[in-house]
Amino acid sequence: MSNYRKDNMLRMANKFKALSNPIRLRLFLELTQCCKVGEACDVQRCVGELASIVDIAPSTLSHHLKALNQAGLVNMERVGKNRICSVDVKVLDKLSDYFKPKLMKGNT
Amino acid sequence: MSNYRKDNMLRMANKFKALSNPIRLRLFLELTQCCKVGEACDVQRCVGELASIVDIAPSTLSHHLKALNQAGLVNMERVGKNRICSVDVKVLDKLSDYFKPKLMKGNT
DNA sequence: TCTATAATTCGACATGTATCGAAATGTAAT
DNA sequence: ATTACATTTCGATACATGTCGAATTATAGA
Repeated sequence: MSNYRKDNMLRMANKFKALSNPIRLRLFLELTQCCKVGEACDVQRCVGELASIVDIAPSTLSHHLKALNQAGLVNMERVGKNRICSVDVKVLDKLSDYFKPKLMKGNT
Repeated sequence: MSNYRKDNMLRMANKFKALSNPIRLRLFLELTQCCKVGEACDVQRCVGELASIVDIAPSTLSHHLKALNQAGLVNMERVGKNRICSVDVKVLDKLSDYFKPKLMKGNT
């Protein structure tokens, strides 16, 4: 297994780790299940809005969002007093494509 | 969030947890990156064969395969002295589809 | 500048996970 | 039945994760 593929595998394992916690997955879905046909996702939620959909302490929420951010799944940007979270459509594409059958070298 | 969707979310979180460990992800990929164009995956590897691609104790490997199996990602079947592992193509489809943009109720 | 609001970091604790070697189980061949 | 082989279960240990409340940082408004 090449170093490139191994590195990519480790990055993907990290993304799956971020999505393996029910609360983090719930947050991620909140930020993605939003699209209209033919349009890109553009859901934006500040941390406080996300807090209202999961029943945990603010500090715990903060940890989870940081984990999602560090895994490269969720973007965060300060706007005034708030921090706005969003998910890039490319992230969804990359995850989806990862599970499409891969071709072995030499196959037609 | 409906109970059905919540249950499904928890099942998916479990699958991602199984894939979040580099060794388990490596094993899963070994069982899936096999397809030829237009054909279903039909890779089968016994535990001993899988052992040769990851550098861990047999007992640890056994734990990891059990985790993949219990998450519904890998099938295991005894054949003689061996246990044969394989991945159903439907599993890949389900994972892939999970990240395709979802439509909100009422969207066209 | 002081206060209120939004969110994060810190410190502590309980629980969960990965790992190993040793012992046990299941199967096939002698 | 005994032995060899393939794999799993058990028991122990080290490390990672999820959680909270308290303290801290950052920003906006009075």
